Amino acid sequence: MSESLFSVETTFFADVILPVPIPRMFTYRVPRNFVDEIKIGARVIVQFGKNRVVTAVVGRIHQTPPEKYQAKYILELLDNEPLITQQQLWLFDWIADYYMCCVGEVMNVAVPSGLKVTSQSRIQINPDFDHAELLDEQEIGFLDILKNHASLTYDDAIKFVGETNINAMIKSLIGKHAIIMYEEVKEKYKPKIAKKVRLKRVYEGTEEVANLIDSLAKSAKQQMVVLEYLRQIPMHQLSERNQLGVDKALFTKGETSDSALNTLIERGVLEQFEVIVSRFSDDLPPEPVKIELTEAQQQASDEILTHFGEKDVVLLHGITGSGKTEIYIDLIQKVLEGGSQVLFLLPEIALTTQIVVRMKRVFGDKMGVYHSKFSDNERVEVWRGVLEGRYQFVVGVRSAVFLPMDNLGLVIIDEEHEGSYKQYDPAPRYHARDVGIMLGLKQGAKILLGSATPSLESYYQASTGKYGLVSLNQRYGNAQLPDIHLIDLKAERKSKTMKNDFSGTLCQHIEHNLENGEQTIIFQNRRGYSPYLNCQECNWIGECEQCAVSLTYHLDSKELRCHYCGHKEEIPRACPACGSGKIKTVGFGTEKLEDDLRIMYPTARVQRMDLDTTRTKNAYQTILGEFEQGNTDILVGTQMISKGLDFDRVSLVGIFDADRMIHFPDFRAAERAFQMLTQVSGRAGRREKKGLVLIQTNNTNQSLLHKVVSNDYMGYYNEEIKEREGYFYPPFTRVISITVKHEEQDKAEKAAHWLADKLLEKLGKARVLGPEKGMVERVRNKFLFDILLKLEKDKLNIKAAKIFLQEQIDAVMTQREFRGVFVVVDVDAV
DNA sequence: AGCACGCCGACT
DNA sequence: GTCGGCGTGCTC
Repeated sequence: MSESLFSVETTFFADVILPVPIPRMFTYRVPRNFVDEIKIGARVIVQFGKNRVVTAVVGRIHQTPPEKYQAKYILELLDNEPLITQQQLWLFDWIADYYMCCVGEVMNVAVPSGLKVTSQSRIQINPDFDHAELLDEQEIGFLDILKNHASLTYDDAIKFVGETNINAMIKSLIGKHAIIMYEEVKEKYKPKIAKKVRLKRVYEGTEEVANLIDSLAKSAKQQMVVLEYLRQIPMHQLSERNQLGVDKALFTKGETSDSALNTLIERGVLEQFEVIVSRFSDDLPPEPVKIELTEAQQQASDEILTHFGEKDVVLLHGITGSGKTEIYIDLIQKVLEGGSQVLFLLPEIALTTQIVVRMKRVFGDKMGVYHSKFSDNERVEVWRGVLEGRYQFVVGVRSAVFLPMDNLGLVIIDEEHEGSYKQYDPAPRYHARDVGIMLGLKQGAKILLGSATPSLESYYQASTGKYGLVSLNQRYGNAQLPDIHLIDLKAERKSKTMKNDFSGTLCQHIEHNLENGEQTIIFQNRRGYSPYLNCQECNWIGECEQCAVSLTYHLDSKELRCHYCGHKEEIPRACPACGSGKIKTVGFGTEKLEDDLRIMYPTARVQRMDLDTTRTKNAYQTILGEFEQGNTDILVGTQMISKGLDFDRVSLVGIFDADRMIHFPDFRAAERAFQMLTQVSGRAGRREKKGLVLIQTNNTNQSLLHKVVSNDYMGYYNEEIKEREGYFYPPFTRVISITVKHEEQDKAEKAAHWLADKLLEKLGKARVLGPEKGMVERVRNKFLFDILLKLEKDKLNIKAAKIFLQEQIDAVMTQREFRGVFVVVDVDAV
């Protein structure tokens, strides 16, 4: 800020974004020594409240002193260059506005926590203190300890004193001015350090090395280390490459010994040094791959480019296995060559699969990967990499929309229909597809949405001509679409051919597959063993204490679990209500199917993949790896298995509980069911061989199922879009879901009614649904009431409606009688 | 969201 | 009489 040179007397203020859910910025004073360096988007450290020190981001710099209060000084400036670009700040505001939350909340999820500083209280002796007579025995003892340390953390102090509660003593000491407490602030991010060794410079010549080896003749181990070193760095390149050194770890295993290496270091033959390395090892050297598109792919690609000539967004509707990835890669290459950045979004689960490996091979270290299972440090490296221009291209999950890209040429959102692009908890409840589109539009980039089963929203936009539409109806290579059959469970029950929950038809095909060494996928979108336990005598059902839902029986972990709050309890041996031992499981989840399969086919290798078996970082890959290698015959899984995996030997897919998906009480049930069934079916028979899909149902007459069977997306779409239009649901309206919570049912209900009445008054009956009891009445001991707003996009000023809604929510919360009521707003709820 | 201040019950 | 329960209100 060079103006300061001309206006030495001017005081500058910075409005900063704090990581708190308060809907405004806070004004701090810029100390004179930062005036020249401070920039919008830089991080600063400020004191917030009495004893809190937090990282904030500068949102505005100005010269207007606040009228009503004295601004505090910024304590520290962390960046000389903005860490958050202008583009991002704009996006943060847009998200806060659109999704009705605070900018601070957006910042909180956007910025990796590794870029926030942590503060820790430290205790230090007051050097000016000379009133020892004021202290009691314990305090004198503590002060003695403190004399021997520059400072202590709270935890250290507890250890030294040997008591768990030292609050009182600390307070007393502060009161007597014997000690000082202060906040120590430090960056969380730690670069990864590699320990390396290299030959001292004097040995870099050929002759010198030869002499060195000779001189080590008596100590075989040391000689071996040097010879190993020379194997890594050939003699003739020694002088150029020696300075780069070799990983020290290389010598600690195998033939060479650590101690011999250390001796050589001590003797001054080798020297040890440290370098900062990337956490992303480039074990896959980029090989410039020329992507060969098939005729169909080439045509689709051309069409996409033509559409981009006049439209910003294009929807690529490509059936499963049509080879969308190649089209993406080709397009990405073109955009990168043009010097622009590319952002590629994928749902979480798809990111763990082959597609990333494939892209990494093509793009090498130009490509960054942003994943939620990455550690903080790893995320910081990707963030910095983007900022510094090392990554022109990022493949990532929904939160990758927050990366500091400001020169986007293309945003690709693959599997755009995926519900997991929507974040629910915590706020901001954003949809990464929509944020991605906004982000792209703002930067003048083109946006490509891809899916085999586009969301109604996107397809509607395409059908009205707002988005360009490109269809790929052919499977890649010789692959054929699978045959899909419905299995009539009613008929099978009548003819007594069911084995547990498996139809006889499905069993026959599984057996056939086992005999032929082909693989089977069993899909059941419900985890656990059974959704509840039921006493045969008194009809008792195991329920969660805190939520109004039954507890799911988990065989694996031998416990009952609540899928809403995570509560766990032991499995009762006898009925807790009547003492009867006749408790049975009702319904089935993935665990039961797995268990049944093991019993029915003892020699088959059965694996299960659901949330419970993929908790750890690599579990997902391990299970898939086993399956890919052919070490698994039958894979049982939830929707996790429906994404982006293609395996050659899967010739059969069995689908359970399709009916439950279709009849879920929610206006998106049909859409979700169609997408899920189609996606899962797509796992069958990828190359050469035609696959078979068997869908078990109690009602073979359901029109949606027939659309799945005949792979009739258009038929399904036309039917569903009529429904949506008739009942004023998206894409014809925007939906805002409002949940009112309170421990007391009565209070929650009254507050919900109060709010709904206000909304009704203003918006009219057709636009306000509810309040209704939550689908689950009580979660974590709070009663829930739902209100749904349906706001037309064309006839209504949605912005104004949102402002009105916020005002009314504030009004509810500030009312005495509704004290403690909590309201959650979810814009574009899915 | 934190965090301190503040006003009522069970303990040395 | 004190510790400490969590209700309420503020944070530049």
